[in-house]
Amino acid sequence: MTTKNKILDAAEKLFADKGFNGTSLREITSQAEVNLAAVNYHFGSKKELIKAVMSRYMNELSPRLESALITICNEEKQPTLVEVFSAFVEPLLALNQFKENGTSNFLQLLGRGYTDSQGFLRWFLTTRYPVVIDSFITAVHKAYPELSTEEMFWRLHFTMGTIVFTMSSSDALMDIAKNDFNKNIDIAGVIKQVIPYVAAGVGAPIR
Amino acid sequence: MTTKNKILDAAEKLFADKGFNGTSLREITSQAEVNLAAVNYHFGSKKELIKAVMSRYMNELSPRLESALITICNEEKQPTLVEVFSAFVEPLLALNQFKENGTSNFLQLLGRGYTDSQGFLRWFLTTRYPVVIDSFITAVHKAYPELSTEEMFWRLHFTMGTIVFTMSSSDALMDIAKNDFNKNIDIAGVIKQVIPYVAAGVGAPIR
DNA sequence: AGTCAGTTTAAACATGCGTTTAAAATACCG
DNA sequence: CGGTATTTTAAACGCATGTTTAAACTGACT
Repeated sequence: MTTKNKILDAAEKLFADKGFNGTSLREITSQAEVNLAAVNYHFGSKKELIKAVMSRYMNELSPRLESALITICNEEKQPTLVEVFSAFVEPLLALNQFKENGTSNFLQLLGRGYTDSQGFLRWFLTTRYPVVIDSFITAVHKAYPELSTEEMFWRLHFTMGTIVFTMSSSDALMDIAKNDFNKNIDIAGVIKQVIPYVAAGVGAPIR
Repeated sequence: MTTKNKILDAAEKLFADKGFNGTSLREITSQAEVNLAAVNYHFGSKKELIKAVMSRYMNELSPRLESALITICNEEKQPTLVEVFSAFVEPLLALNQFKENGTSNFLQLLGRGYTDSQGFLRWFLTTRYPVVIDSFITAVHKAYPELSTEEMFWRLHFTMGTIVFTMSSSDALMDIAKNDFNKNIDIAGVIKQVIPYVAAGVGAPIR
């Protein structure tokens, strides 16, 4: 286990739990049991560390997601919106084999990135992984061609909000669900719950 | 204009823009043109200031919202989900008469409160204004009785996410919409866009 | 005019932050 | 083994934060 990876692992969990702004380098390095200065030595700055944490996941996720979406785009038949959103499931859950609690951690990080840090992570992701976004939009358009570009813009952002918010507070939600309904739901369960919701939202009738 | 109100006004705008953690007391007091120590003198602490900012809006909003929802609950006919969510529109837009940009500011604050500050604001709101939440749940149940308590729980949280995320980044979204579609959309426009989305999401078929 | 509670003020305080430094330790290689 | 490059370390730096202090000011009421 290298120092660099110890830092990445500790940072990932703390960032997911408490946000980027809410986590100090001192927390990270003491959890990782490395020296404080190691972060700046290995990554240069806290901002670069954040990028490194996100990149580790994106590089794992984006090829799978990309090919799943492109497959849908190239098929003959018109997909349903549920099918489009279901394309995310396998690539997302594959992160659990890549790393323990990978799916949950990644989605929480994504949520943090959109609300912490004044949108710099949004810029980072959209400029670094544009193909994923484009093929997703194409797939949605194929499933619901009547949706205008503008309405699609809004509905996809609503969807982003649904996912991101749900995931950044998924720990709290799963706790409540356990107390109130005596059901142990995991991240895969949450994902399966949310797909019909966002598919119906995006597919809502126009006007 | 009292010192207390000058602080509340400045804090409200800054909190909405940059989050609670992202705004310092020095920014607030210099924008409000009062002394730094005035915050602690009048409010006790930053945390109490946050509560005061939120309470000013909630006390304006909650009676209207409560009565609108209770009206729906007491009507003979079964409401549609769109009608239930539309009950929020008038009370929310009324905040614009209460204060310039009131609707937008309040919704952004709400968004911040759910992601900043480790959920203490969520606790504050749910314990201080339980009637609003209860009557909302009752109204949704009346509109879609087949939805189990558990599924309702998840879908309402998804909805919360949609609203909260959209609103906390609504400035950025409205900017993009202006650039890409040459359309000047305001907060009322966003609200009207989101209602069909969340209504369809909550109303999605079960299983 | 004098008193006194309420308010405002400048200054300081303690703490925590990200980052930098320079020396010590370790690893690598001819 | 010797020397060079890499990595780790403790300490400090400069800065920003929320909060506290104690003195100065304000405006009513007797």
